[in-house]
Order: sequence, then C-alpha cells, then structure tokens
Amino acid sequence: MMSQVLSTQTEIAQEHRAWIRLLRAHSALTRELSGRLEAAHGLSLRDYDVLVQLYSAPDRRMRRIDLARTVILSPSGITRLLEGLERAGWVAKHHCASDARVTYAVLTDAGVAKFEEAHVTHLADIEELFASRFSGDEHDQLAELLGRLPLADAGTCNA
Amino acid sequence: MMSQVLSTQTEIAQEHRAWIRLLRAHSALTRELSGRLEAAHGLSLRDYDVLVQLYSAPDRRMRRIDLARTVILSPSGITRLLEGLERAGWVAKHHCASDARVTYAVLTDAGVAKFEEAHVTHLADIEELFASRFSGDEHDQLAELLGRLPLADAGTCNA
DNA sequence: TATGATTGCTTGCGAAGTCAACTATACCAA
DNA sequence: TTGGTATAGTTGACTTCGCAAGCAATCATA
Repeated sequence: MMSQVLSTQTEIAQEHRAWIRLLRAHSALTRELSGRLEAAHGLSLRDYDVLVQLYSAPDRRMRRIDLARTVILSPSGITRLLEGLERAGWVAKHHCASDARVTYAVLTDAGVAKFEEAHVTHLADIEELFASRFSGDEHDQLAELLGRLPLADAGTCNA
Repeated sequence: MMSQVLSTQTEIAQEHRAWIRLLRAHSALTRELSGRLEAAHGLSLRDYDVLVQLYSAPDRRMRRIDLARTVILSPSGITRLLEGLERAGWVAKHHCASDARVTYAVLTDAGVAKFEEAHVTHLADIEELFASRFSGDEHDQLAELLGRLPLADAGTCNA
C-alpha cells in the first residue's frame, strides 16, 4: 500500500524548517501586534498597513487597486477595508479626472493624525517583539533574505 | 497640531523593513501555496499543517488542545478545522481513558495516505517558491533568525 | 467530602477576506 | 463608428477564524 515510508519524523520537519518558522512567527506576531494595535488605537494590522502606505505615498493618496496589490489584498478586500477607514473619517474617496474608472484613496488630515498617533506605539511594539531580537546586520540580512521571496503580483509593488 | 513631522517617506519604511517583508512574503506565499494545495488535493494550508503534525506525532495522534497550540490556532479554530478532516475520514476522535476531558485527534489510514500523497507535491511547491531561493547555509540562517521570534504560547510548541 | 479554580472542548456570533458575477469606463482595431 | 477586450471597482454568498460564553471533568484545598 504505502509505496515508501517517508523519512523519520524529524526529517519531515527539517525539509522545510524555515518555512514552518515563517508561518508560526507570522501567526504569533500578527496576533500579538494586531491585538495591541486594536486595544490602543482601534486599528487592525491591515488598517495600519494601509495607513502607512497612504502616508508614504505622494500626495498621501493611491489608486485603490494599487493599494490592494501593495498590501496583498483582493480588490473586494480593499473596498471593505477602506469602508471602515472612510466611516472613521481617516480616508476619503477622490475620483480621478482623467479616468472615470479610477478612484483614489486619500488620507484625510484626521487620518494623518491617526497614523502618527498609532505609529509611535506600533513601532515600539515592533521593536519589542521583532526588531530587538536582531542586531542591525542581522536585521538587514533577514530583510534581504525575505526580499528574495516572490510577491505574486509583484508588478506594482513598491515596498 | 502635529508635534513633530515624521521622517521622510523612505525612512518610515526602513524602520521595519524586515517585518513588512515578512508580512508580504507570508501573504503572497500563503496564497500561492494554499491555492495549489487546494487545487491538487482539496486541502488548505492549515489542513496540511495539521496533517504534518499528526503524521509526525507519536502514534500519529495528539490532544486537540496541543494541536491547536502547535499550529497557532484557537481552541474553537481547531474544533472547526478538525470537523472538516473528520468528515473526510482522514482524522478520527479518540477519547482519553484516563481523563474524560481530553480528546485525541488521530490520523486514520486514509489520513496517512492523504498526507503522503499531498506531501510530495507540496514539498515540491515549497522548494520552488521558497527553498530554491536560498543556499543551504542561508536556509539555516533564515530558520535561525526566524526561530528567535516569540511564539506566544510557546510552552507547548515543539516545532 | 464539599467547594472553588482550572482545563479541555464546543457553540453562537461577528469580523474579515475570497471568489464569482456584475457595472462602467477605457482602449484597440477593423 | 462599432465591437471586443481589458481594467477599476462594488456587491452577494460563502468560508474561516477569533472571542465570549458555557459545559463537563479534574484538581486542589480546606
């Protein structure tokens, strides 16, 4: 039946140890960081991610579709996420004059303030749970290694 | 109003570059790997993860709660995930004789077969999308760096 | 032995996100 | 101009998962 018994238990884990650790680290960190962000500012990790992108973008605005691709969310996902940020008054819609298909997501003044407020504590959280584990060189190294991984729709990615 | 303008756009990204890359890499890889696994075997990435754990466990069984902690899922999450695997006949419930609170999740013969079938193509996918990006040393290095990150409920973790 | 705390597990509910389907606009080519 | 295709965006149905609440069994302690 069983054509060939797979290697020992430990070997199975070894074969993709780094990938498994990436999975686990992501789950655990995401949960903890999201929890803190939610408690302190009422933002999910994705909300924050979108705010950073808009904050760093020229004119603090992006086409919704580019935003979706950057934070790796489906088009419908972005619609729904932005719905919340718009309801809170942190992001506004702005229609494109030259192409009626396009809508921009623009950070409002309130959104800028909200981001800057959340930014401080969130960076501290990342420092505590993530960055403090590595020296400067190690941090760069980790970023370089992770940067080699495929981002699927990488075409528009600007991170 | 704005007490202090935050550094330039690029600097904001720099401050947590590795973390952002971990987020993005996880999203993209997860989506691609899960898609392939689903298409080829009708399994989600988490389903697979649970199957690996059970396959590698002594007697191919684990207490449901330990399983949850290992794959970083809430207790209710494990109940629902296992529901699917049980319906498919790959996992069975086994009540503990010495402690009536405890239920084991046991891999059935069909489950073993299913895992071994999925294992082959999934490892190839991981190799293609993940492992092939790194040399042996780099892979170890990446695993080591990621291994330093906190796993929250790390108490029971055995990965 | 009785009582209170803890542990394992499940269920109701809600949040978040995907896919498929649809609309509207834009672009391209005959 | 018209017809076909691609792009931007939204919506509905569905899935997945966490939290809060609850139940049952166990353990600790008096």
